Amino acid sequence: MAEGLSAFDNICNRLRNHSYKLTPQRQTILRTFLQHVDVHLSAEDVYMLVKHQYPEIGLATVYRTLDILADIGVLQKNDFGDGRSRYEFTRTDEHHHHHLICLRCGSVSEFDDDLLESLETIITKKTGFEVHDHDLKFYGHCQSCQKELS
Amino acid sequence: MAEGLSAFDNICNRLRNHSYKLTPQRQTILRTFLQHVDVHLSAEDVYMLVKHQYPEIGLATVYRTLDILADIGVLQKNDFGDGRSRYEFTRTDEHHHHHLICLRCGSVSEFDDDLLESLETIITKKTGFEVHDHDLKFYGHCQSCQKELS
DNA sequence: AAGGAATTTGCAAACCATTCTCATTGGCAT
DNA sequence: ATGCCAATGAGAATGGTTTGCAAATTCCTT
Ligand SMILES: [Mn+2]
Ligand SMILES: [Mn+2]
Ligand SMILES: [Zn+2]
Ligand SMILES: [Zn+2]
Repeated sequence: MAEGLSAFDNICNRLRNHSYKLTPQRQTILRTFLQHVDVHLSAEDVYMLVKHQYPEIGLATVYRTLDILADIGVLQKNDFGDGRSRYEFTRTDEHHHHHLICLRCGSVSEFDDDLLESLETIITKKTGFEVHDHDLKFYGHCQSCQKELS
Repeated sequence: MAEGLSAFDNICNRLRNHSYKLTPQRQTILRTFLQHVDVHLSAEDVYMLVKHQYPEIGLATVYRTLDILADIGVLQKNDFGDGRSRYEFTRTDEHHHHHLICLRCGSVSEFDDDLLESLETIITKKTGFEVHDHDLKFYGHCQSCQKELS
């Protein structure tokens, strides 16, 4: 990561390095994510947010851009089981975080933990399956729902 | 689990206890799963299999039955990211198993491990989120794909 | 055994997030 | 500035899943 480069510029370079053109649509979508860390945005969410700054944008372009940004590792694509994919900015620090999904209100919170790196090694040794990545979700009730249910 | 009761009869009782009617369609679907442990069947898979024994069955009925059986805990519904839900018989014996999904050929294998029960407790203590269940998937390359890629 | 209310079924149409088609626009290397 | 080709926007298409509805069936009550 070069000095004096904003996260924005850094990712723009990354796009160029992958020979993707730097269109205003892509820049706007990128800026939107930089303004929304810690949120899990759906394509529709992004579309709405971007439309304020760029009313002519098409939903298909949003989908295409999210795809690209996930492909080059800028975004992480999640499936929380609500029928749509949700994207978040990839954390710069490297260890994984897991998601806690409330079965009642659908809220998603996070939990940091890198315990699973060792489990990956165990699996590869035991089964021969070469693990590249993992995805861990917990389902249950968030604190506020616990209160309302009691 | 009462003596002398087959797994089939046992589940039929479970359906009755939840005041679901015991239709021949549901019985046929259930028998199909009892003949296909260790497989992850999609609704379409089940539809095809059941159609041999029960040609008049409708796809919607399959979906509705899978929903019910998952609801009463007989089946486990999985999402392996291939755009359709996949169901498997809920293991009667022990704990959770995790899925190893090959990014190249899409094959799904399994890994038994109950390490995560303790992690659930840790999460509840640390965050207050009341964990009921979890879902852990590993992505990578299966052994045969590793060979073909080298 | 028969009656009847409530479920369940099969079919087709609807749903809905995502992808695709294609004519037009625009980024960027030269 | 020029030209090639990727990228865009609009709308149509896709495909797994759900839903509306009339007819059939389960199963509880007599
Ligand atoms: Mn997250
Ligand atoms: Mn399994
Ligand atoms: Zn909640
Ligand atoms: Zn494979």
